[in-house]
Amino acid sequence: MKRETLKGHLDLLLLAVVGAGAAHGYHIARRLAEASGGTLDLPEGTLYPALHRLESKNLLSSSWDTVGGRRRRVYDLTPEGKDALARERLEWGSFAQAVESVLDTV
Amino acid sequence: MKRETLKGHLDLLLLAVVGAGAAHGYHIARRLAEASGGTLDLPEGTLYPALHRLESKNLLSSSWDTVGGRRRRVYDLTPEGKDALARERLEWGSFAQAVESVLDTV
DNA sequence: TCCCTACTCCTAGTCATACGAGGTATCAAC
DNA sequence: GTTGATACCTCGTATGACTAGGAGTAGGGA
Repeated sequence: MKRETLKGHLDLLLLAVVGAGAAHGYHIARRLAEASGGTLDLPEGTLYPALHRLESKNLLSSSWDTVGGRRRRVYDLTPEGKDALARERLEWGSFAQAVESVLDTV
Repeated sequence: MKRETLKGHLDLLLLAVVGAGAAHGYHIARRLAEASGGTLDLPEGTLYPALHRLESKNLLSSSWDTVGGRRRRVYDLTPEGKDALARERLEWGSFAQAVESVLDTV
């Protein structure tokens, strides 16, 4: 996939995954890869800064957890995050439809 | 629309519009706005640099035209542009489907 | 014992590119 | 003579995905 393809759509994906249930970073990445049939395989340098950004925007909240000696940061949606997810879904819908229309029409 | 939404997908749209018939910049923008029901309304600071970029990558070719005293630069697809368009269509398809899968699955 | 794989997190710097703001010029219509 | 549509351009900025590095835990195989 091209370098810029994901830009502007990553937040939607992360919010959607976390919206389906609290999860830690590594787990989010695997859920995403799985749900997309391997197409969406995020490098860590993409994943973690994005999660931090969403937390600093108050769309996600996090807490540390330790399982089997390993530390994890578990993320969950805030109420604002839920709203943002709904908005982003709508935006994606209209964008995707606009692109499809162009591809069909022209 | 968010500032970054279009990133990585603009080339596809421009190639698709020109692929349907040679056109000059202003006309491309209007075809795009029309075909997308107004969703895709490119500012000129987006449109023209993108067209120049595509030409410098040899995906578009251009020639000057004068109609009613006004100069226009008319763009057409090169053979490489046709190939790129086909590739970009496929990429869009798999990306869009991956996103939809994530939104549906999770 | 050592190593490799899987797990789990982090950050500094780079690069590509959409966009805002500003500029130029023609023509028709009011 | 001013406005609005047509038609093009470029410079600078901001954003954000990614590369490349680093850190540590745990388990299994050689």
